[in-house]
Amino acid sequence: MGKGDATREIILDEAAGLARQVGLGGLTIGSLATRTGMSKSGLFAHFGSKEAMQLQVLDHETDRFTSEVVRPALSAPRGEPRVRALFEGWLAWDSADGGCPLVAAAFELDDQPGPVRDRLLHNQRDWFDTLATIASTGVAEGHFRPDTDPRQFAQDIEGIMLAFHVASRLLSDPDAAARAHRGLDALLAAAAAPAAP
Amino acid sequence: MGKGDATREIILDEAAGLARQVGLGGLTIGSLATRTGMSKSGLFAHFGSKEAMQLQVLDHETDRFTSEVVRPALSAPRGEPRVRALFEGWLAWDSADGGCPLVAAAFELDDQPGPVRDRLLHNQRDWFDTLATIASTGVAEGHFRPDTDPRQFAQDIEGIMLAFHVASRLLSDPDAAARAHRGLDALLAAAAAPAAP
DNA sequence: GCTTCTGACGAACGATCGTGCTAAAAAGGA
DNA sequence: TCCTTTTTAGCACGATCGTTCGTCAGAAGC
Repeated sequence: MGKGDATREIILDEAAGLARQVGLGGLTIGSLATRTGMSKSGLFAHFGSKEAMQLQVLDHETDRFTSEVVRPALSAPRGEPRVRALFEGWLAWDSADGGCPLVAAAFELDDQPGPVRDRLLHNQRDWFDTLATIASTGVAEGHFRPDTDPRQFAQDIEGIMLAFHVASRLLSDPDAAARAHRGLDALLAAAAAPAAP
Repeated sequence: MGKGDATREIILDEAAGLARQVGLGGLTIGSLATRTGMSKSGLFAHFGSKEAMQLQVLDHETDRFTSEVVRPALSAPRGEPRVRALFEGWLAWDSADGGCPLVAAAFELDDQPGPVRDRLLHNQRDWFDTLATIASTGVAEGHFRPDTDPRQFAQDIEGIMLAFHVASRLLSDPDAAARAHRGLDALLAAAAAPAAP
């Protein structure tokens, strides 16, 4: 990794932190340059355009999300434990400062067509598929009833996560996490295969 | 209502439409002036500052939300029918172009301190209370089990709404609404009071 | 040693940002 | 109708936006 790649990584880290506060659209070359102690033009040269920078920030955060949340969860035992691991990982991830940047981007870009939205859409589809796949793994393991709809499960669990996000981050509700856990328990209980007698 | 108030109403309508696309922070006096066919300074004079304008846009949309979603639902019979009415009303409201602007604002401002966030926080607390109140009304009516936690119910139902928002608006999933309905059914079934024998 | 390439900088560009100030136009009550 | 108040436009301001360009120190290759 050359010097260029190293500083670009630093820039992306800083950019992600800034984007978590002001959104991807609120990212500014000038403020980012000040933050990193670089000149505007020196920083700009790394990307060539603001849009290219936004795309790289998006990819950067998606990679981080994959390695910090998704991959660890996939090393948990298949079925219900894996669902719980993913859920816990996500809660921790969203509780870090600024919250999940991808969630913020999803609500920011839902009505702004363009390459950035396209990229995010692709990532979010992958995420939704991951949720559904983990759910259907639970069925295959015999943890969940055979008629469980994986995509229904995916949308339900995502709802619990999103409600936690707003309850904890905006409303500062100290019970948000407890309720999220209770929501997940209810979801798992409803999907649970009847105990073999 | 004098002429000033009338045009200010027009401006706020237009501003809300724009904010649904680009967010409250993305609102711009210049673009708003172009949209309404006014001069920048003429438009600006109605508000005195950009922040004051954002606050009025927020109030404007909150009022609209109250009269288009909350109030109609409150005229439905108490208990479960009222929950369903509120839910249906919200789904329709969020399916209009741009989606629910308050949801977008909630995710945009969760990390941006200031008067605008404070106002939004206040509104969102009211909304959460409304959800909880309607839930506890269901308990009082005997539709829901006595041990139903109204605030748990509120966070759960909000999760279903938020998951619908992203599934339908970003992912363009045609099954989003159907899953939201199934999610609500499951929630209501879990809370339902056991039928009197 | 000299050359070449890379990474960063400073200055400047036109455009647009939010915000004043002043004057004209419009509205409304007498 | 006249007069006052309200509403709008015009113009200008400093700041900042994204972007381009020429330059230059230092690392790398020969």
